[in-house]
Amino acid sequence: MIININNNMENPNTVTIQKEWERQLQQTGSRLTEPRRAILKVITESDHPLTPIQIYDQARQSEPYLGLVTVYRTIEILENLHLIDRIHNLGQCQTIFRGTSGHQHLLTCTQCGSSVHFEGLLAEAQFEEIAAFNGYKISGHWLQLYGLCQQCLKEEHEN
Amino acid sequence: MIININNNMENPNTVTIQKEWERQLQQTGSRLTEPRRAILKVITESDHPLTPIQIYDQARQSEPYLGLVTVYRTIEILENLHLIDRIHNLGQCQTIFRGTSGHQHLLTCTQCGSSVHFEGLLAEAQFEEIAAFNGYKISGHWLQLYGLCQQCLKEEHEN
DNA sequence: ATTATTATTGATATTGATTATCATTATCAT
DNA sequence: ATGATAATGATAATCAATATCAATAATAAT
Ligand SMILES: [Mn+2]
Ligand SMILES: [Mn+2]
Ligand SMILES: [Zn+2]
Ligand SMILES: [Zn+2]
Repeated sequence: MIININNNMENPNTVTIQKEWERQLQQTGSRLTEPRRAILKVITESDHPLTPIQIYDQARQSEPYLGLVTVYRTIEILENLHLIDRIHNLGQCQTIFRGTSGHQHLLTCTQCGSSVHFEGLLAEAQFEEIAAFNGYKISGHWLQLYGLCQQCLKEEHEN
Repeated sequence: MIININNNMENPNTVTIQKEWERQLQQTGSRLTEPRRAILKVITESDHPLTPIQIYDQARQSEPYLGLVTVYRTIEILENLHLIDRIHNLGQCQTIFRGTSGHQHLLTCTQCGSSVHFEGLLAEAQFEEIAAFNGYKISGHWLQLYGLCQQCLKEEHEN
């Protein structure tokens, strides 16, 4: 089953989400400030991923003296609380690996970085279905698996 | 079926891969230079994803006067030829989106950026299997779907 | 309510990666 | 060999992200 969990800007309980985030901030020892409220508002009300600069520009409309540094600091806190995700954009990030012919994905060791390509994923068909269910026409996907390679598993076992 | 397509450093046809890349460079109008050969050698022989700086440092061992700019330019060419992939590292890239509770993935519109979370992917179980087949113990994965949202599909149709 | 403690803020400076510029050099078709 | 020009690398510029620190604001204690 495929479930759509999205809450978008028109959703009336957006305000509840912000209040919930504020509660979590306080409960974990962070102080509740106007700059932070402005940042939370922007993030909780957006239905797109935003760059720190975009968050900064939007939040300054209600909090003109906001500093960009505060945006970075707030993002870090929200990430530690698992309230936000960091999204990868196509064409960003700069780690280069030789490709293979055809359509493949990568399995990478988080310890030593060694990587292998694989293909033959059965899920590809389901991607279409998920997109269609949400009204999207799919054009591509991004998949990477992370883990420990045989070598690193062995070394970990020895210690 | 899951097929491992990896060619690593010990693989004797690594040299063939570099020759093949050189052939493609020439065939598409690029000149074959010593700095480029040194860069190709590093990338084709590596079994990890490398940053531009890492490629630069390794390639300077055989090509001491190599400039970092040339590394960036060569990467761009190789990317256009689809000979390399740009790999995302965990914790890099800075586009922020509110998360949801639980384990979900994101479907994003490449036109307007609007995004929805989904869960219930059937493939998750297969990830373990793929990793095990390659001798890896999986610890996580990264999946994003890209496409056009309903709104952008409609607008595209109108033009 | 007042005060004390200290987390938070934002101005400023710094770092570090990526891109732009341009005179010099090397490749390759002729 | 020669010439046209693609490619190179030194240098400078840009831009995001991080570090520093005195001033400020939020919270707990009184
Ligand atoms: Mn795929
Ligand atoms: Mn998943
Ligand atoms: Zn490893
Ligand atoms: Zn759209």
